[in-house]
Amino acid sequence: MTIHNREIADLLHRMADLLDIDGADAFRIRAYRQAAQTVGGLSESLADRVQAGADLTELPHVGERMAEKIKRIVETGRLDQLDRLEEDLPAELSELMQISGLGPKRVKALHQDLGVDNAADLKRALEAHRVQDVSGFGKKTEQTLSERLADREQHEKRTPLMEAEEIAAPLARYLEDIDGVRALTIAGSYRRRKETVGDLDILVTAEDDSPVMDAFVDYEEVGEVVSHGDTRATVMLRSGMQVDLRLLPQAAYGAALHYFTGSKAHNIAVRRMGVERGLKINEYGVFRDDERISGGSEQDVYDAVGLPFIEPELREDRGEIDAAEAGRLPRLIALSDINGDLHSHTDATDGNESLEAMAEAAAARGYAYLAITDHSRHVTVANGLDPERLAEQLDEVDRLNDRLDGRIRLLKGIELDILEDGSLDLPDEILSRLDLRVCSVHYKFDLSREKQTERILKAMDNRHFNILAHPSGRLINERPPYDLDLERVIEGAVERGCHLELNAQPWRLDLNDADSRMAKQMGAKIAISTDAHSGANFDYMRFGIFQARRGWLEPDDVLNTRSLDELQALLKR
DNA sequence: GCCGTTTTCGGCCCGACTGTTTTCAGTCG
Repeated sequence: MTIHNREIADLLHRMADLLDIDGADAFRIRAYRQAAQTVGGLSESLADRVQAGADLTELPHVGERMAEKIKRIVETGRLDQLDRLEEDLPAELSELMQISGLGPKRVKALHQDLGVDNAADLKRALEAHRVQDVSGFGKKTEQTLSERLADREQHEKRTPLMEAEEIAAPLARYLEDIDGVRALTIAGSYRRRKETVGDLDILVTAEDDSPVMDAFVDYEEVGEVVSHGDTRATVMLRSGMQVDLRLLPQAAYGAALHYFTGSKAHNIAVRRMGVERGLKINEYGVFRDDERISGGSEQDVYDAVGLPFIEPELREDRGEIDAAEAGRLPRLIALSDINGDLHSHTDATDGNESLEAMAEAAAARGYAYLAITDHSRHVTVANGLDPERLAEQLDEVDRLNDRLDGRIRLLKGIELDILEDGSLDLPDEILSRLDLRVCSVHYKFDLSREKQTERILKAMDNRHFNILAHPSGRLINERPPYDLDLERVIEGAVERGCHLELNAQPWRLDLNDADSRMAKQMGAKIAISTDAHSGANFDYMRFGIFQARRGWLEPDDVLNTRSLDELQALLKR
C-alpha cells in the first residue's frame, strides 16, 4: 500500500509535537513542522516521487536529513526517531496539543504529574479537579480547559467559506455601525478565500473613544468571551465559530492587514526578506533601527522588501514570492472574466427550475452561453434522461434558443455517468448531437487507485468525453476524495483534448486549489462550473473563482472565459 | 533540522493576553 502525503505529514507533525513536549531545540521542531507543511501541500504523490528516485531536497524546508527520513517513511511506513520518542511519550499527547490552551509544557506537566495521556484522561482529571493542583495550572485554567474540551467535542471541523460568510456578514455590519469605527476588514484565511475557515480575524480602526471592544463582546451571537483586552479580544460565537477582533491605529492598518491576512508561512518569508534589508516588519509597521518608516498600506510592506503587491489568495508560501521577485505573478481570473456556465440542471432531472427559468437566470448574469447538462439515465434517483427524453429536451432547447433571440445561447449538453467499466451511459448516436458532455463518477467510489484511474482514462477514450466533472468526488467535511492518480488523469485529458472541471459548489470546490494549479501547469484547461440546480445557484460561481485564484488560474486557463466560437473550437477533439 | 551571491556556522518573526506569578511563563496567532 502506498502511503499518502497526508500520512507522511501527520507523522512529521507528530514528531514535531513530541519533540516539543520533550523540550527539544525550538528550531529543530520548527523544521519538522515546516517540512510537514510542505509535504501536506504537495499535489503529486511523494511515494511516487521517492520510487522514481527524485531528489526530495528540492522541496522547500526539506534538507538531506529530512529527505532521508521521508524516504524511510515511504519505504517502511514508520519513522525510527518517532518510535524512540514514543517509548517515553505516548503518541496521543500530540492530540492533546490540539486543545486550545494546551501547549507542550502543560501537556508534559499533565503527563508527568497526573498520567494524562489523551483527551479522555484529561476529561477525568478535570472532573476530579486534580488539574488545578499541577504547578502552572489553577482553578481558572481548569475551568477554561473543561469548557474547551466540551466545545471541541461538538465542534472540531473547519467551517466552509460560504457558511463563514453567512456568520461574518451580520457581525461585520454590527461592528461597522458602532460609534467611531472607521475601517473594518476580515483578514486571515477568510480573506485568502480558503475553502474552509478555522476562525475569523477581524481588524478595525476607530476613534480613540470608540466603544468597539466592549460592543464586540456584547454582540448577541457571542456564546463565550475567551479574552477581552484594550486592543484585542476573542469570543466564541454560539455557532461555534471563534472570532478575534483587533483594534489598530490607522497608521498601522496596512501592516496589520498584511500580518493578519497571513498565511503565517508567507509572513515569515516576507519578514525574512525584511531582515535581510535591515528592516523589522510587524503588525505595527515597517521599522528601521526602531524608527517606523511606513506601514499605512499593504503596498508599503511589499514596497519595503522590493516586491509588487501579492493577492491574498496567493499568500501561501507556494512560490508566490519567487514569482513576485521575477515579475511573473499571474493575472488572476476574476468573476467578470466569466462568460458562461458549463454545468447546470433543470427540473427534467434533479434541478428545481424549468429550462426557460434557468436560461433567464443565466442571461440575467450577462452570460453569453449556458450549457444544460441534466443527468443521464444511470442516475435513476435523479430521474436521469434516456435517449428519448434527451432528444425531446434537445428539440426544446432549439425552440427556446429561437425565442431567446440571441440574449443568451443555450448549449446542448448532458452530465454522463462514467460506469464502472469506463463506458459512458448513453449511446454515441445521441451524444453526437450534443455541443458538450460533462462526465462524472457518481458511484463505486471505493475502487483501487489503479482501477479508478483506468476507469476514467478509458472513459476519456470515448471521443464524446469533454469535461471531467468534480474530479476528486470529495465533499468538504463529509466525504474524502476517492483514490485516484490525478496526475495521470490530467495527463490523459491533455493528450486526448479533454478538460477538467472546477466545480464551484461551496461543499465541493473540486478540483481544489493545489490540484487546479497542477492541472494548469500540465497544460490542461479548466471549466469553472456551478453545477446549478436552480437559477440562484449560478451565484456559486464566485466560490469557484476564489478557488481558481488560489490555484493561480488566469483567464486563459479557463474554458468559460472564452467567446462562444473559441469555446466550441476548444471542445472539438 | 534548514539554509546560504554577506555565511558550511550561526542564524532562524515577534507582540498580546491570561493566569499564576510576585516579575513572568505559557500559549496563541
